[in-house]
Amino acid sequence: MGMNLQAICDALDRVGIRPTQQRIEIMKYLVKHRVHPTAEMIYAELKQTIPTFSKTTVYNTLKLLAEKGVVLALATDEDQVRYEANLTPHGHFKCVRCDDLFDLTIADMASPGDEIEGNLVLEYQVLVKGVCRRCRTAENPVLD
Amino acid sequence: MGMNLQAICDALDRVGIRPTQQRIEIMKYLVKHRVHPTAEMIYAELKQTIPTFSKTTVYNTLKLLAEKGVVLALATDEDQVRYEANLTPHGHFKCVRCDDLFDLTIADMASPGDEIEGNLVLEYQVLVKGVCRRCRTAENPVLD
DNA sequence: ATCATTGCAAACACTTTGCATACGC
DNA sequence: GCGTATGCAAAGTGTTTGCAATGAT
Repeated sequence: MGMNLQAICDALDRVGIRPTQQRIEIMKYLVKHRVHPTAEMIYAELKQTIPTFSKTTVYNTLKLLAEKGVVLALATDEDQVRYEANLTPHGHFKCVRCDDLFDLTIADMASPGDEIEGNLVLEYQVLVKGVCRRCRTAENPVLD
Repeated sequence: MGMNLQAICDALDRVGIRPTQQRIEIMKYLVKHRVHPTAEMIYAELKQTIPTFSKTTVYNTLKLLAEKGVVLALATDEDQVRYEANLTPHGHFKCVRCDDLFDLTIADMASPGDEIEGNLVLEYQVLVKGVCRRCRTAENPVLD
């Protein structure tokens, strides 16, 4: 959870990714912003602080981090890929009305290393689509 | 499961979609081929029988069917969307080695209409990524 | 000096859209 | 005949790739 700079560098080192400034910035962003950002969102933000930051680097880095298992690429029904650094098992709820995507506690999720029907589990993702609490109760006339 | 022509037309009628020839062909394909095909796969196949079949129609029709809930658009980590006509609750396993995507029986899946933490469920998808039984046991030297 | 990383621009792949033709009630 | 469905070509969007410049050890 509270991943500091040292923890980030350690996580990268562990999988053989050199902790360059760009990579660290991307990791810091993911740890700080728990909204499951897209590559574009990360790029837009980081570009502000470091003007030379390129879209390519964001895409390539996220791909690399996901391959090495340092971050998770979420399977959603959207066209853009969403990423998160929170590796503890949990599900996601996607509101079809306000488009918000947030974490969900799901019971009995399989973990990496588990077996299901003889198949080896590496990743277990739960995506629930529906109408979120806020949109339901408020009828939320502002959104849509 | 065993959805015949009549059942397909009924399903379309129920949500106000006119059962045209193209739409029926796409539905028939989905009912018959349980491999969670992509739009391109469906197009490639149907183009053979009906040469005038267009990619646009396949894309538009699948989108329409998914919106009306007649078929399911699967949330995967792939760039292509996969579709299925099997609406009974189940999960999916995606083998990272052979890329096969197959059904999985998952216990305790929420159903449309259920509530989770106050949120209304419309769709509940489980995607398990890992190494499938076949690839594990055989070490499968052919694939990769 | 060497090898990895970065970043620009161009390429790519999947999907959507604009619009004209053809079809069904 | 009129509204909808179809299909072609073009546009759009998210992501990847080729390649030169830069940076680190």
